[in-house]
Amino acid sequence: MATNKTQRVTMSDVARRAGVSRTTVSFVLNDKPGAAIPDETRRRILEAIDELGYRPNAGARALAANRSGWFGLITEIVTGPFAAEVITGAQSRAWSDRRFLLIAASEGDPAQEAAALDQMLEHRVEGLLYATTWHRAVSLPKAAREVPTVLVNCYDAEGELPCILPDEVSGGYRATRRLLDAGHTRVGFINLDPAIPAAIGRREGYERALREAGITPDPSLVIPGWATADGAYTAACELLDRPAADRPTALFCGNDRMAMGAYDAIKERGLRIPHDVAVVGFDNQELIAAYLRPKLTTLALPFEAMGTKGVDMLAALAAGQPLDTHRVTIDCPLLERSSV
Amino acid sequence: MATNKTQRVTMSDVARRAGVSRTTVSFVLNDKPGAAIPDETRRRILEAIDELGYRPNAGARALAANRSGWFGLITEIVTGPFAAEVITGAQSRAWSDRRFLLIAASEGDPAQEAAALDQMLEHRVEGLLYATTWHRAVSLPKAAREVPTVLVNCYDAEGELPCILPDEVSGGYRATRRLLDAGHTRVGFINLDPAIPAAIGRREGYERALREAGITPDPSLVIPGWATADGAYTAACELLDRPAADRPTALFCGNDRMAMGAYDAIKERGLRIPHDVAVVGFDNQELIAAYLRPKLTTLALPFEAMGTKGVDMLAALAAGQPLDTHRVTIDCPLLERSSV
DNA sequence: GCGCTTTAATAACGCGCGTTAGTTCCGTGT
DNA sequence: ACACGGAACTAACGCGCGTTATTAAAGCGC
Repeated sequence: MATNKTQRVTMSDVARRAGVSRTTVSFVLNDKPGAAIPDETRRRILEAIDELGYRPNAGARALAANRSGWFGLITEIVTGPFAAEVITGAQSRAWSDRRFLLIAASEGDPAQEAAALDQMLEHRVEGLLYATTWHRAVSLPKAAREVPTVLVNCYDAEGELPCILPDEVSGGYRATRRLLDAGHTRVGFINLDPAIPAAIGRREGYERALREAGITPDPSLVIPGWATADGAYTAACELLDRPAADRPTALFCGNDRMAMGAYDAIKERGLRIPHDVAVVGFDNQELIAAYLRPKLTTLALPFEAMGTKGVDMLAALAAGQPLDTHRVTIDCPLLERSSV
Repeated sequence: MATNKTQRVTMSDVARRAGVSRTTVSFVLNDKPGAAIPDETRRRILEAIDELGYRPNAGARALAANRSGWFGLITEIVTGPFAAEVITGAQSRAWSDRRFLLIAASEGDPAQEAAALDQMLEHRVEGLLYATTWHRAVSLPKAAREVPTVLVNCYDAEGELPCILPDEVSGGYRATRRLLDAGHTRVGFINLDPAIPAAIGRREGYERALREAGITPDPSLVIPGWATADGAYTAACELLDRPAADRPTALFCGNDRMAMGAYDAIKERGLRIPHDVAVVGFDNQELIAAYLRPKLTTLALPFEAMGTKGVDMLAALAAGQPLDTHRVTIDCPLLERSSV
């Protein structure tokens, strides 16, 4: 292929070949409303495009139209299932709209984050998606205000930016409800760090489900497992070693890794899952949930949907439309496996 | 922020503010060699840039300089640990070079793949990275020939395109060697589908290690596990049920999931890992390898390094430099855990 | 004072395209 | 015959920038 560094085909080439002006070519390419182009002319132009293998230059186009077509997506890490799902959702939604995603990872480093943001602004992104690995408050560099921004899985303390969050409350409710429906009345809850939004929301849902079922929540059944398998193991031991009449017959765990710890504690005591103790996890970490014995019933964080919705909102904002909801929550679906 | 749709700051604004011409500003921005700019002038310009909050327009820049700065990366799926690692590697290498990655997923659909490629060419990518989930032959759409292309984890049947592949042979060698070094002499090998490059290469390494140790490879110790845990379980049973004097004391498995199957077969027979039977996996699927009991010693596929190297090669190609090696192989490092 | 080189800066063109304001041509009505 | 309105097209400008050719000023030896 000697066509490497030679000049590429441009719109003028197409125009010349089709015997029309460049303007006309542009009109058919964007099928400009109000432009009357006879079929014959249109055909000739399309033919020329095909013969020459012409491809519009997206950059030049963006410059002339003052519309870059880019959205930026900043995540903390690219690796890891969470970010990947957000990317997948955002990506597919964006491409279907002929928009493109400029993806960057901050790796938790403010300097990298700032650099990424700079690059995005230089590329004139029309909107910015900012996603975190876990649900929490963030504060963005000032530069982010230059462009419509939507937060994914996080929110800003000032509450100025629109955000998309998992519905922790309904997640906690759904998990607990599932266990209640299975006949359990003493449901232990091994929670995450009680100070974080996920822990607070899920506990709220947990208690609501209990009350709805006519059960008064027993605070001593709620123990933080501090997000680790070991921590959850300890917490589970504490719950399972209560007097038999008082012992929970079901455990709702803050995440799947914690459920692993709970599994250990349960099995150690010769109890069976789900017969003696039922377990529900959170996060749906495929490689854990699907390989534990028995397979773990758990709630999925809707990362892909959050990515999709994020681009939705950005598209609206970029088009100058107002947002109907400033703070969107998305349900966490329950994935039934065999631990309940 | 009323600055939303108002005109952005341009280079001319900076020039006016600094009392110089636009050209001069451009010169200091790109610190053009050969341009003599007194410190005082430079300072005034930088000051103006700062005061106005000027950001160069990457698109316009690309148009004028005829250098888009983009590389394209096409993967099969964005989700999944493999793609994520390639992206991480490629991304960090690219950004450090002030280049950017336009990422797309084909989802295994040729139509999506073609569409992605089209978009990338319209964005005038200066190079293309094409990565697959598993090591195999591919054939790219013709359009890919319009731009320097490097294959990652795959190769084209015609052998025309440069490619980066995991060194399966040395991987197989290293795994086997590790087991031999631990004193084992009968090493079973539960291989992948024997027709694929990974299986072929690893077997070659496996046999070389044996021969080097003065052991004649016994073909009956090599059984395909067909890449599934169940298949590997069956294969392991077959190997472990041989007469004691003939039974392998070590198993090398084609991937970590297969190692899981092997674990089951071993434990079922009351044998202990690694005391009675040692196991080595492949792929280093964190969530499997790190959570099996005992933790699995395994080889990692060097996806991140492959991504990095890919951008390296593209950068060279885009700069018009010839490649020293058309076909690069990268070692698979051994991760020692507790199963040997 | 005069030519000459170096330093400091600029005017002007082009990258590939979208778009506005025209222009030309043709058919119709009177 | 003429004006007229629409259909079919085009010339020309500008998007924000890199770059080349050119100019103006300053320094220097004589």
